[in-house]
Formats: sequence, C-alpha cells, structure tokens
Amino acid sequence: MKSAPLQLGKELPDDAATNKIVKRSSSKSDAVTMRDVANLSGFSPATVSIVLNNAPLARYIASATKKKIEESARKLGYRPNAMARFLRSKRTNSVGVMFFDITDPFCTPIMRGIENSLYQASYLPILADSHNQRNRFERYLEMLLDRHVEALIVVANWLFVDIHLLADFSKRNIPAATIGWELPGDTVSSVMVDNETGGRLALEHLYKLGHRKIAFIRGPKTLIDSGPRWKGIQKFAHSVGLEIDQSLAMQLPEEFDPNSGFEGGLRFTEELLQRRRKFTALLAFDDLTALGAIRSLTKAGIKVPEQCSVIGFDDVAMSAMSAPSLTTVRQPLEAMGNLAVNIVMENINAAQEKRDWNITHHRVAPELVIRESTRAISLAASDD
Amino acid sequence: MKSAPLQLGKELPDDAATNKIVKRSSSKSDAVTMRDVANLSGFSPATVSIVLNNAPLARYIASATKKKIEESARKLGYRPNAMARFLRSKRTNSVGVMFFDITDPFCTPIMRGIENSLYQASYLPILADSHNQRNRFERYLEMLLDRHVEALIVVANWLFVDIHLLADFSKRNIPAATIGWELPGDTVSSVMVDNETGGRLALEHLYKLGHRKIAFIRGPKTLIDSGPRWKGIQKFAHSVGLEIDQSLAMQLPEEFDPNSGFEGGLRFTEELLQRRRKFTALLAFDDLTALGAIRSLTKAGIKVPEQCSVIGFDDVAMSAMSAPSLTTVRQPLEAMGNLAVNIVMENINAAQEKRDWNITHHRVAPELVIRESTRAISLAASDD
DNA sequence: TCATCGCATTAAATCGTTTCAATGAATCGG
DNA sequence: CCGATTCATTGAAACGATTTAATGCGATGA
Repeated sequence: MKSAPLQLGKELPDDAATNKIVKRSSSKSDAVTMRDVANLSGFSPATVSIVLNNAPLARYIASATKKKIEESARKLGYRPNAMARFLRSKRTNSVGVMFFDITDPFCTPIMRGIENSLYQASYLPILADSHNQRNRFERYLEMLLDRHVEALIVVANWLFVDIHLLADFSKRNIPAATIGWELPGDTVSSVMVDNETGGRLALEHLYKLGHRKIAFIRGPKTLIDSGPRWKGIQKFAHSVGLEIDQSLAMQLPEEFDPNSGFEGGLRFTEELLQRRRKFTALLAFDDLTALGAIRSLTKAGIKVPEQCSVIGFDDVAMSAMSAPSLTTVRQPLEAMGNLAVNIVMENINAAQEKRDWNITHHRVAPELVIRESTRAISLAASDD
Repeated sequence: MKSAPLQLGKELPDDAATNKIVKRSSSKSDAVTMRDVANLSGFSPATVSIVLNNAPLARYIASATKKKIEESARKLGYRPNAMARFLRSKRTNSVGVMFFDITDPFCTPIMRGIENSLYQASYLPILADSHNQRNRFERYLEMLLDRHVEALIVVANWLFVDIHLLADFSKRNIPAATIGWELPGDTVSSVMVDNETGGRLALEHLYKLGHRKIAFIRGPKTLIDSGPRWKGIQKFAHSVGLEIDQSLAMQLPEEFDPNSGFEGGLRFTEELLQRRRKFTALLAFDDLTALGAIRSLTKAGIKVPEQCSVIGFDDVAMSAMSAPSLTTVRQPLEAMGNLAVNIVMENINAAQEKRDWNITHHRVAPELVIRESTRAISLAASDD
C-alpha cells in the first residue's frame, strides 16, 4: 500500500514530493448547539439566547439563571453558529476587502491597517484580488454580495473602476469605501493621500537641496494620482520661479501595471540618459519607479546621491532597505486602512440604527521621509 | 447644520480632513428570495432549488419547467443566500488563511497563490493575521471555527505554533495545511521548501565562483528553516573539503521578527567587519538579512559584488529591485500557496464523500536565481 | 379493469439561531 | 381580596435555503 515509512527530511526527486502519508479515520463529533445548552441548564433555548447575547430582555433574567446557563455553555464549550445567527440577525460580521492587485507592495500596509481595525471590532475580512481584471472584479463583487458582507473596502491602487460596478452595493445600501481612488459624486466614500501636497513636498525638498535641473517621471495619465501630483509640482515650481524643462519630463504609459513601475523607471531613465541632457535630480512617480531609476543610473556609472539625487513617492517597505535607501513622500498607508474601516463601521452602525449615513471623502497628509538617495547638489555635478 | 458645500479638491488642515459630506436616504429594496422565483415561475421552492442547483432530481424535471424557472430567476436577479444555504448544506465555501505576520514580504506571493487557487474553486479566503501573538492567533482560530471555514491554511513564516493550538481543527475534522512550517506527527499537512538543498545551492554557487573565505549569517535557532539550511551548507562544504571558519559564522537571535531581518543583517555585518577577518562572500539567512548586509558593506566602502559577493534566500519581490539586485535561492512561494490549497481541497472533497483523508508533508524544490550581487572572486579581493 | 410503474412536482421537515408575543407567578395599591 | 404591574421565562414563528418522502397522474401490462 501507500503507507510510506515515517522518515523526516528524506527528499524525493519530484518538485512537490509527497514525503509522508498517514491515514486518519474520521471521528465525527457533532457540534454542540444552543439546544444542548438549554437542555443541560434546564432552561429554554430562548432564555439561553437572551442570556448569552446579553439581549435587552436579559435584565429580567434572574442572576441565578444566568449563572447556570453560562456555566453550562462553558462546560459544553458552546460556540454559536455564525451562519444560523446571521440568518436571523442579518449580521455577518465580515467585510469584503477588494484589492486590484495585492502583489503591489503599496497594498501590504493598507491590508495591515484594515485587518487591525476590523479585528478591534470583531469583524473578519474576506479577501478578494481582482488581478486588475474587470471580469474578476465583478465576479468577486457577486461572491461578496452573496455572502452578505456588511461593507466593502476597495483598494484601488491602479486600474480604474467605474461607478456602475459598485452600483449594486449602494443599491443594497451596503457601505463602501475606496482607498487610493475616488469616485465622483456621492456614491462611495474614499480615502486618499493629498497628492498635490505630496508633489509639492517632493519638489520642494529637491529645490532646497539646490537642484535646478530636475528630471521627472510622471505617472500614467489615467491614474488618478498622476494629475494632482504633477499639479503640486508645477505650482511649487511656479512659486519659486523654477522652470521645468519639458524635455526632462517623461510620462509612464497607460498600460503599466503597478509592479512594472520598476521596469518603467529603468527604461525611462535609460532613455533620459541617452538624450544626454544633464540633470542633477530625478523626481519619480512612485518608489518602484524611483528604484528602477536608481538601478539605471547606477548601471550607467552615475552615483546616487553623489551625482544625482532621486526621490520617490509612497514609502513602500523596500524603500527603506534599498541601497541607497530612498528618500520619498510617505503615504500613511496603515492609517489609511484604519480610516477606511472607521468610515464603513460608522456607516454600518448608522444603517443598523436606521439612521441615514454620510458619504465622506478624506484626504490624508503625506510626509517627507528623507533618506540617503537625495543630497545637496555638489559643485562637480552642478557645474557643467 | 453640517451640510458642507460641495467643493472638490479643497483641503482642510486636519490629518484626515473630511472633504465633502453628502447625506443619503436609505431606500431598502429587500433581497429577492427563492420563494419569489417560485411564485413568479409558478412552481414550488423545492423545484426551484432542484433546478437551480442542478441536483440529482433535476433529471426528472421537464425541460420546459427548467426554462421557465431559470428565466424567472434571471429576470428577478435572484442570488441564493449563502448563509441560508450553509445552514442546510454545511458548506461555507470559505477557508481561513492565517498569517503570522502579513507584512513579511515572504507572505505576499503565497497569498496570491492561495487566492488564485481558491478562486478557481469558487472559494473565498477569510484572512487572519496573528501579528506573531499567541492570543491573537487563538482568538482568530476561534472566529474562523465559528464561521465554519471548510479548511485552514496557516502561513507560519516566523513564530512557532504548537500542536495543541491546531487541535480544535483536527478534532472537528477540518482539513488544515501549514506553509513554511511543519508540525511533527500526523495532525496537519504541510508545504515547505527543501531547505537543505537550498543551503547547498547557495554555498555551491559561491564556491563555484571561487569564494573560499565566506561569512555566514545563520537563522535563529528556533526557526525551523535554520537547521536544515545550515546542514545543507555544512554537507556541501564537507563534500568539497571547504572549511567553515566559525568566527565568520554568526547566528541571528531568537527574538527577531521577520521584518527585522534587515536590521539584523546590518548589525551583524558591521560586527563582522569590526572583527577585521577577511571574507570575499557572505551567505545570508534570507533576503532581508542579505539586503541589510549589503547596506552595511556599502556603508563601509566595500563594493558589492566587486569586493564581496552576497547571496540571500527566498527571493522576495524586493530582491529583484535592489541595487545591486540580489542573487538568491528562490522559494516557489506562489506555487506553495497553490499546493496548500490543493491539499486542503482534496481533503475537503474526501470529507464530503466521507472517505478518509491523508495528511501529507510536501517538500518543494528551491531554485538558484543569479543576479548582480554575486561575482567570481577577483584577484584583488582574494589576495590578502 | 386494476395494480404497477415511471415521470414530474411538491409538502414538509430541517439546519441553529433570534425575537415577539404570550404566559404564569409574584407583588402591590386600593 | 381583586385587578393591575412588574418580573421571569418560554412557545413558536421566522430567516432562506436543501432534501426526503410523498403525491398525483398518465401509460403499461396482464
């Protein structure tokens, strides 16, 4: 038969080698139900429910009764069946969390923030990842609706969603919030970083370090962040009388997906270098792009930050670990996750109490994080 | 009152400024139920259920009836209530996915693999993140049990779990699989990389490049990966007659959490350098440690890879983007996620058909990924 | 003509809760 | 001593599906 001898650490040649097999008989121990608690304690299921949930009616229940019931429940290890409960109470204690592409490092801290806040409220996240595909997005939306999630959080890091996809949710009065994306109008709440301020912070930093010849890699046009960031940059440039050399400003193409930002930074910087126009600093659309740029510069023999400063945007985890570590404009990602949860929770409560609820649009403040990739302009670099 | 004028783009000074508020009346449109479909089509709920689920009995149903029912369902936009369905059928179509620390970059591709495979099977992941805290782990386990997840996948990237925590699951016959960790005995299936082979691959690579004076940063003792990796290293060293200089071998302390690997690599490399013992290559426990080491070397004026080669382990996303990009031993993380899902799915099916099911331990093959951080030994470096 | 059989459909029980309305029992003011 | 309150508990009806056992019915065969 196939019962292999129990040997640990023995390797088989296959890729996914089965190392050890043990059969196991099924010993069904049926779950303990509320009726069991009722029987053991000698009271009715109704009373048990009232006591265990500390329902309004519980104030009439004799404390001796409560003791007995709680005791019995504990003794039996009773745990309420969440699905049965839902069927009556309509509360699933879960919210759908939809990512456009979870492999984007941008998403990880947001997820952490969401998870943490949900945990405080004894809610669980049901995860969906649309892989930037519209049909997958729709399919997941359906699945989440089927499960009656009490709210939806969409982390829209890249691709766009149009209103109509989220229409089902607002139609059914399910609170929703987006992070990193904003739907026009009053259908869905949102949390975004203040991109314009961020853009300003980035350029201001480079400017104060003495840089005047600055290259830019702008985000793709369709991405909601690109416009405001560039606007912030332009505004600051204008305010200090800095002229932006358009031949040093490139724009990432539309079809990029989040993780190809690195490739983009790499390629575009190469192109920039080939043009042989001098620049002493580079302002990248996001951290990945910046890392790609650094790689490209390094490869071309240009030292960062000695010969060229580079600044990114987002402050993803790897920015602190690259060599040189990356100066960047931080988005408070974890806090944004928390905030989104707070928003939908507030709405859930409102809906529960049949109050009207608000659609709110939030802007959170970015923060400049200075690391090694930027430096005051050196004479050598400035002077040609 | 609080109805602010609708102005987009206006920023308030607060961190989380409310930018726009719109009230919204609740227009409850009650969900369409199976009874509705029954009424519209003129058949009974029983028939509707049979038709829509294509149950065994469906072969007796007249095809005209089927047409009508399906038509009605479509017309009403009927979607079955997942919770109600569960109550009878006992199937939640969801599995719990527990991470020890989701911010570990190691976890992201695994999550992607899990999500993708679950999606194929129309299952949804319910996410839990224990933050490396035992009580949080337990709490989440309870919550997942309450929801009757059909299986559990534990991504145990760092801290240890003892058997008894997962006992509830095996007791209730809920399939479980761990990734990156292995429980002794036959309680839980597991998926792990073949660490010994990985260790060998890493050292072999450095050796073939001509390196003989090699520094090591070993993993913490309690971590399950550390031992086998080191063993693979030793075995290879022995096989080629390479002597490992113990004064060049450091070991990360226990209390490290996954993301401090970077700090660890940094500090330990500094220490190594202070000892003033020469080495031409460094083999790090994992990628983060390696990146920390590179940072430390660079800071000390030692060029990677020109003066010192560095190799990591795991191949997390940032390894490809660092400068220099990191040579490493790849774990097929996404595939490991897929595999774990396959395992539990197989078990779910077995349980469904009341067959016995297997506990299996899998070893997947690691793969050497050569990038920029390693290079054949240079004469200059070897010759002192 | 009547029992039998295959086909098409459904009534009703069930899953494990919650909650409304009802029921006794005890207390109380008059 | 009686009707009204308050207190303590519970019966029973949902919630929205699935599934078993039953039902009605026309055709078949003897």
